[in-house]
Amino acid sequence: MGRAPCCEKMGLKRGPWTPEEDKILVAHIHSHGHGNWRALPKQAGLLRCGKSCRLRWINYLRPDIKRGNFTDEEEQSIIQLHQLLGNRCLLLLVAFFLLLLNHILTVPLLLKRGQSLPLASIAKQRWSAIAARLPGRTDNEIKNVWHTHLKKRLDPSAQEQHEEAKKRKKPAAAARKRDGKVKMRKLDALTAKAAPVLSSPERSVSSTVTESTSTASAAAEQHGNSGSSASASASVKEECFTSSEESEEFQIDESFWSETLSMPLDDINDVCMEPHDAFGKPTGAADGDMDYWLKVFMEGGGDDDNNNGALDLPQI
DNA sequence: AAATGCGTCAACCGCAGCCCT
DNA sequence: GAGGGCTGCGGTTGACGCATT
Repeated sequence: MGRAPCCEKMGLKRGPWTPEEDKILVAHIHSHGHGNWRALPKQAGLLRCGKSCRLRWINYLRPDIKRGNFTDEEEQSIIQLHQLLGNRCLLLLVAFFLLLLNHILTVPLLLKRGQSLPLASIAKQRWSAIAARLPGRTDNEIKNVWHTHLKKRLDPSAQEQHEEAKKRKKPAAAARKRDGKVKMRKLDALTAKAAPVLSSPERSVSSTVTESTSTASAAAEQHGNSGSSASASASVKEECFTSSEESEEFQIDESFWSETLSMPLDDINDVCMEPHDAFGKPTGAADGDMDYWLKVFMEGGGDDDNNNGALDLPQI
């Protein structure tokens, strides 16, 4: 399949966005929406490619973006979800196994109807799936946090090195690095100048958040402003990720397999015969396959008492 | 004060899937 | 069914800012 280059490099600007460009983009999207990203820069009079505009909007200019440091709850959610979603092979294996078990009778029906198995969508969409569960956070931001903070924290060897490095530095400096003020980077400041365009209250709040260590209450307030996120974070908090041993390796609990294998065929049929789609997914689930499969996976592995090593995941 | 090192994060790139014709 | 275009994703890069030497 031939594919046109992302954009004609000739004459298109790259690199950091200026406040003026931000203003233009925001104004255009507010008035016209973003039906076609590729055509948008032309319509808006921006010398950017559509991809760049989309990225800028999604990761930075969108009014519901929550800026500032991640709360502990958010970090725990990322860790937990990454453990689940990050292990593609395992996820594929489990999904496929469940597929065989629960829906073996309906797969032929599905194929007959011309539908494809949603395994590809299971294997992809990790950061975006995590971002979908953290309101106001973008996949790019989560990805950055993972690579800069959380991965190191979970990796014992890297953690040791990090700790040693921290010891070498002054404690106050080390603390500041991790939890200190939100950096008002140059571009951030520039964009803040363009804030009148971005009239969202959430944005104005987030851009004034300067202290994250004391944001437990602040974060709660912010969560409180958006109902779904409040409940999500609450559930995450309850199932707090506690020890590094638990997080070392994600393993499927034996009982999960035994339970799954011993599932009566009647139950299987119950699932299959529901007026859902061929996978037992509610036909109204318009949020994509990921949520459904995530749910299936979590329900399969996380609801018994002796799930040592198995993940305790927040309910979605 | 200047040089260096390191962490952070916005932005870019290429790929793959989906949709439309 | 094939082909082309668009969108969205994950991985990666490089500029920037701060701390340390």
